[in-house]
Amino acid sequence: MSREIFVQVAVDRPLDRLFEYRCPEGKEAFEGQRVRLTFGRSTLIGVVLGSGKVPELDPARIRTLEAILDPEPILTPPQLELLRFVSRYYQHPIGEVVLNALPPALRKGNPLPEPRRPEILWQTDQPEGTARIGARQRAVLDALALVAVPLTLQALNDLTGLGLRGAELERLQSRGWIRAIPWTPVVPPTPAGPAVGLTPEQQAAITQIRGGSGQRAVFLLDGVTGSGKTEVYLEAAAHALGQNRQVLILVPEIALTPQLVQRVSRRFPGQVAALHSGLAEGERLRVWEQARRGHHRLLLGTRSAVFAPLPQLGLIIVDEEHDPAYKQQDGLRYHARDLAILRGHIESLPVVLGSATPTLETLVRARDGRYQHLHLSKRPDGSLPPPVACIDTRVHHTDEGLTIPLLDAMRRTLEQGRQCFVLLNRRGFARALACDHCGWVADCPHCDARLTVHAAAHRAVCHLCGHSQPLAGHCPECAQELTHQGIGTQRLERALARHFPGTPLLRLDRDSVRRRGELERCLETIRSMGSGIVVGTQMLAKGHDYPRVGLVGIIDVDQGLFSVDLRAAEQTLQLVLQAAGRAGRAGEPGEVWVQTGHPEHPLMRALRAGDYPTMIEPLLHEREAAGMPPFGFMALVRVDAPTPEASLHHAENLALDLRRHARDVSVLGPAPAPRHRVNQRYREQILLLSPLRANLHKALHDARMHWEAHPPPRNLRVAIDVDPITLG
DNA sequence: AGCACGCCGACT
DNA sequence: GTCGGCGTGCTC
Repeated sequence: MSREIFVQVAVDRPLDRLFEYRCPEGKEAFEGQRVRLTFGRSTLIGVVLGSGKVPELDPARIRTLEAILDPEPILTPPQLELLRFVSRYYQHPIGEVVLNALPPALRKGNPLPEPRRPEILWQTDQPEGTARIGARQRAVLDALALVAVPLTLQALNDLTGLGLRGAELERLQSRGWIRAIPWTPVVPPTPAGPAVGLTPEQQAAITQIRGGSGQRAVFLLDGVTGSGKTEVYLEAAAHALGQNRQVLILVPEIALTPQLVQRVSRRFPGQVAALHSGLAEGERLRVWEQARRGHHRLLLGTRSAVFAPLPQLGLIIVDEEHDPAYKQQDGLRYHARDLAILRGHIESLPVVLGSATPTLETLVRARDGRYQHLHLSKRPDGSLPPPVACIDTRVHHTDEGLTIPLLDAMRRTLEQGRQCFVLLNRRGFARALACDHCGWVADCPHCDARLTVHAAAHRAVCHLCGHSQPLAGHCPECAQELTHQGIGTQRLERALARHFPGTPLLRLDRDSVRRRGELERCLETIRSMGSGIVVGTQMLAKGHDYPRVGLVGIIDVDQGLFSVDLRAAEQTLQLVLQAAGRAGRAGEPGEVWVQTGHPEHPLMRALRAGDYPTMIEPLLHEREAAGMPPFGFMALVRVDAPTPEASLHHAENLALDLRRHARDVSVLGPAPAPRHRVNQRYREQILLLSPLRANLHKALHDARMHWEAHPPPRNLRVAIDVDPITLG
């Protein structure tokens, strides 16, 4: 009988350990391969994370794997190292972490797709007799002649944006104007970058980043909107690609950055793929697999792409580093920017963090010299980001959220044929449905939240749990007529339509672009519509270059000024500055107006005063005094239960545990979570702070072990959020 | 988590 | 008499 081989397997269950299995006779499974196995009474997909000659368990109790699914490991050793770290650091079961890093199709056990069939490459000589061909065909020939190397259909489409089909190229071929040549495994050459037009600062940044290739280095690329961060990304990427390395670019949301995708594809035709959750399952699998096989050289993706398999990775870029979308807000609460940095460290490669408004964490590390700080202080066109002006809403009466000075400024901007962006961070029609007579307010039956009025749908909606009910006209208590209080984007849209009849008006928020593809279409409309008004939530502050914005108005920042949340102030500054970055172009300065009832608030003074580093100085002092990040480490433990009593009781026990295990860790709470009741469940939370990451980590780990050894009732949930981004 | 076992209430 | 409620125990 041949020798038995045992392996340790991770499965997609909230059990933070590995399970031992016997390999099928005559076969061997290796680390990073998927396997199919019976687990309890069900059949699951697992990933091999270890192999031992001698089983730890009584061999009689060890089951045999049903099948080994992959012919080779699909996760590389550095990827596995990253995933093991994630499991420990974020206190999350290893199996869930590892399976989470795979595309859904592979998680379900689908086979790896076959290697791509050899593609045809197209090339042109100097064809004769093409003087009278159509513009479309001309564009194809010009593109091929310009590049002077064979291109795939996809590369040609990246380059021309024509959306060509194979048949069209075959027609050109039959006329003898282009030639088809079989696929050769040659990495397409990277076209030379723009030799001119880069500012000295851009040149310096590119040189620095290139100099870091093959080393552990983190760069903060700190530049105002329009200062040309993208060119720096592209040239840094070109260098890595030229060294035959792969490049990973992370973006907060792919749908909001269609222009970045387009520019990257044009610069590196045929080498770029996008990876994000909006892709169909099969497509996502193919992109993942082609990246793993080294076929895709540059991968552009959202948060989860930080786990993508890139065997020859040479550079990671994190665009808009400050964006909270990089932090997963449920389940495995990882921060993709932090993991990008860790991955760069593990694989010894440079990581570039780009932002006009970096987080305090990143800025402090840059100041400490842990990151190299690259500044882009000037826009290539010489324009300056517009200053921020306040409109005091105590002086100027607001009607449906709008003041006369803002309306006047908008009118002037529209007369110049430019666009106005009006930002308001509240979806829906009105903040609340209330009775002026008796004070009754429509509350969510499941949450501690007011219902938001959605006039178009004739419903009152809870933005926490999604509960929705028909819009009542009269107060259930006193039968008086109800009024809509506070402003939402829908109400603002209606008010603006009244003030500016006949002016093109568009709304952009989660309600208006719910379906797939609608956001892209909406962004395209904005860019092509000429003069007009766009009303929206912060989504509007994020999308990239809009060419004609002359004015940005922010209707109400006051929630951000008085929020207890630790990052509220920082995020308010970021929002206003990002929004301000949309306004103005060379020779046509823009305007930014912020309506506030508190123009003397320190944050509002800071906004008017000057540059971002100056603005955040007081915030840094506050954080330092409180021992909060980036000067201390933080974790949040949240307990939720069906009754407030159970929630509090178990949270108190947990806090006792944590205090018992904590050394140099302050354990605050439990306290009711800011939204105590959500979805008919009651939430308590405990905040942990420590100047030493290791101490915080140990307290969490020990308490979790204790907790798992003495499990609470099943209807109770405990979630750990390491490095939380909000306390809510 | 997911699934089975197990022990108590209202149904043909 | 049994169908089914969810408490608790386990998964190599």
